[in-house]
Amino acid sequence: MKYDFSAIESKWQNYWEENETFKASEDHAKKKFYALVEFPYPSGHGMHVGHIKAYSGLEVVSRKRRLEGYNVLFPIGFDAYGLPTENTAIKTGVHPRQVTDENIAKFTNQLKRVGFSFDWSRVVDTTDEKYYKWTQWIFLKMFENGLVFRDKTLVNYCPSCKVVLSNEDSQGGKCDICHSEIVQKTKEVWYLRITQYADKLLEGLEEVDYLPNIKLQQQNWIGKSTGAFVDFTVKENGEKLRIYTTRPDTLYGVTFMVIAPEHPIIEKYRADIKNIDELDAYKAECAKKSEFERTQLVKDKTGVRIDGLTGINPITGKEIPIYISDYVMMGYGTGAIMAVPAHDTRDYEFAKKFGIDIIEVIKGGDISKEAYTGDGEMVNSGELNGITNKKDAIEKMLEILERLGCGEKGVQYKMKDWAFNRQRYWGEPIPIVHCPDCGMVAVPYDELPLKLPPVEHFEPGTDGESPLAKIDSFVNCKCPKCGKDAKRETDTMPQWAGSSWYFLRYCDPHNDNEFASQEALKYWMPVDWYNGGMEHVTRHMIYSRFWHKFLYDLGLVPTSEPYAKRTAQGLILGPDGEKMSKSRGNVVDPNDVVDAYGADVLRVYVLFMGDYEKAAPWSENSVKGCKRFLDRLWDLQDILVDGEEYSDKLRTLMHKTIKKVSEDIESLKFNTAIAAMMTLMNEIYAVGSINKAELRDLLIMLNPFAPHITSEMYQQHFGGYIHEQRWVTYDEALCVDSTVEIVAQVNGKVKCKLNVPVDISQDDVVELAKQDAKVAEAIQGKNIVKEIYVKGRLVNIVAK
RNA sequence: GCGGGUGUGGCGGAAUUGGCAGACGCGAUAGAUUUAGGUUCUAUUGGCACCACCGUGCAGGUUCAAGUCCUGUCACCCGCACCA
Repeated sequence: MKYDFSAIESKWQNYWEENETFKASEDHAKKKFYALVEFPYPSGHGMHVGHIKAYSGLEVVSRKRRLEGYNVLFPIGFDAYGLPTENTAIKTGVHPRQVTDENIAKFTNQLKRVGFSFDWSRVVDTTDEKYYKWTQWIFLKMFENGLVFRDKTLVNYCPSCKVVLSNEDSQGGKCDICHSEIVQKTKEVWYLRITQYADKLLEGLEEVDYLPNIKLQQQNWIGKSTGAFVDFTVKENGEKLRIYTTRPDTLYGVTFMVIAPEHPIIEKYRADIKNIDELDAYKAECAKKSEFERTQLVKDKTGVRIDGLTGINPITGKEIPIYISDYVMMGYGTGAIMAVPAHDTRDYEFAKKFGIDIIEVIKGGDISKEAYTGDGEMVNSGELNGITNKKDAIEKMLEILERLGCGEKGVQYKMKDWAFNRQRYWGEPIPIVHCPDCGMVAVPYDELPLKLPPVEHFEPGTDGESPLAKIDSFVNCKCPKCGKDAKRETDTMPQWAGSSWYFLRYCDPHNDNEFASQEALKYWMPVDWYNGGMEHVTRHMIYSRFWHKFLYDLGLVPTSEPYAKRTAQGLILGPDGEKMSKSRGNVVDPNDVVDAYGADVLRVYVLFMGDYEKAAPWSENSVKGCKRFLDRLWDLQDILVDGEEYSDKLRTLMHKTIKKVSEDIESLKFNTAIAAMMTLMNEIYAVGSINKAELRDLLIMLNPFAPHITSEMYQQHFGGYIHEQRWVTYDEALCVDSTVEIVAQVNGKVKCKLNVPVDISQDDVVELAKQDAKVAEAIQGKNIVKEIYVKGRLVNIVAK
């Protein structure tokens, strides 16, 4: 009988749904396992197969854990705030609420058709007021604790989306959403003081089990550097001009200074600067350059000397010129640097172009040709002369600076504070009221959620203000503190907000009194294993770790880190080997695969197609191979015989396969786990029969990958439910064959293969090898220099 | 530029970490079943002048033995990017 996948798959999907088979238990006495996958953004196009791959990894682990007796929490939800939905609303006039609901329904349907074992009773939706009430609540806690502030700065502004973007959302000078050119604009925006947690975020990495490259990316993102702040004096007015450097040891080699074009000292001493027109012109030119141009055109250094301000090196007392140049950024350090052309490539280029002195202070390079950035003996450096070690030189200089009172040790981070607002409708309203007397006042906790009001038009205002600004009934309110007329903040939170704590809500998703009960958090946290895309390992993960650590400091969560372990899956590329995208037209819809081959085939294929952590192109033909595999599994019923124990012919292979599959699942090597089961099946067909004991265990091994077909076959032949069974075990001793095939080599060249008992001695096996005609021929007339025997592998006879 | 990673058949990819390179799957070839196509089954499938020899991006080296270790080099991918 042919396997009717569509009937059987829907039978089991209905069964699981009706019986809530995968609902996590609230029995906190059981050992728990919390598996987390990144919840999707429900876009209008539905899911593509990449989502399926992303969830299938921990899906397999979760199903295995349940069979191992764990109480598993494997939840799913929707990160539903965001621009695409809002843009759809603008285009079609349909309210984002409705668009979101439709998209969530579509995604839910797709997920259920694949048979994922999510706990559907815990679905969260970040746009649900019962959810965002707590997003706002956490924001207010941060506000209360001084982690929220407003500041006027240059921001990245997308003229097309009419929205301010964070640096992260505007990489390469292009808007992440619509890909238009970003322009710089001055705006007052909201910030979260994430930099206050920079060290904690860095230190926390030591206690978690993330893939090494994920840790590294987070470290680079935080970008901690240690160095020194040094005060240079401006000769003309005595002003202290503070710089940051990681190389205080090179202070004697400073021959000029450079400040960012936006540096405030220029405005302050405008009147004293003789070439102010020239500086203004340069500044205007820089402002015109996009971030992209400014960072891409690295080669050519530009700048203008400030005529009227002269620096004094605090160590040497020497007078040095000060330049403005856009290779110094206002946003990092102090916006001013000391330039040491002999030992910094950028300063070197600048000095060459402007004909500035280059003084060697570290021996080892040829500074007439290029900057020398290596180590060496200090020269021309007063007290530092003779020191050969960079670390010692820095120590010594720090000592001197402190003695002179003109500098101190300093730390800098690349990470900036988190611009935390969007001038948009479809986001969590920021629960703050602006009172003319009291300033910024928090909306009282008992008024949360501050609901997103209904609007007619979703377009942003012409100056980029949120559509909420047009709703008088929302904007006009009373100050919660003094009761006078006040105005509500009309910006909303960025999309990252809702995803910064969703893993906590899953622990207790229907709680109306707290974001989650302490009891539930204590039991479920931390997430034991978090899997998702590489693209989220910096922004999303760092933001959510920050929120979590903040809540930890308030004593509201039980662990300092939210995720004990983090892995990442590779992309699925289109059949053409290119990244899947709607514009390329190479997107594969999981529904099509389920219709044509079944959910089990889709699940097996996405895990079999290659290394789980690497990108691999979709191949329709290979899908068929997986279909064949499952059809052959079904056909095993035709050669099924009775048997309570493994048969002699399959015993070792059964044990080996169980071992392989058990281990491979834990290290995300699903492709080789499936290959091992395919090998087993090939052997079963070669043997010609399978007994019930063997079938039973094969079904259990394969169940996490292909739950529908294995549930059905289990029920038919053994009665009852496979998900109520226990994971299969193996005996290490039985994984070894009693005889093994080993290779006999002469001088490293394979001559023949021998079947020998596993525990044969070296002498015996060498003797056996020598009896072989080819081996004998190869060693004839030669001296045997060495005989090597690697147990169970090979014999190598070295003859000369 | 800096950091990380990857290079293995026609394709996706394996290789107990130094021990038979190419597991498993796709594709291909031949045959069987079929009116035909599809499905299924059987056999073969790294190259070649086929008992030999050559083969893991390229060039060297260490070793009885190298995809794996060392030195140099090239290509591609992903982060970060004038971070002082």
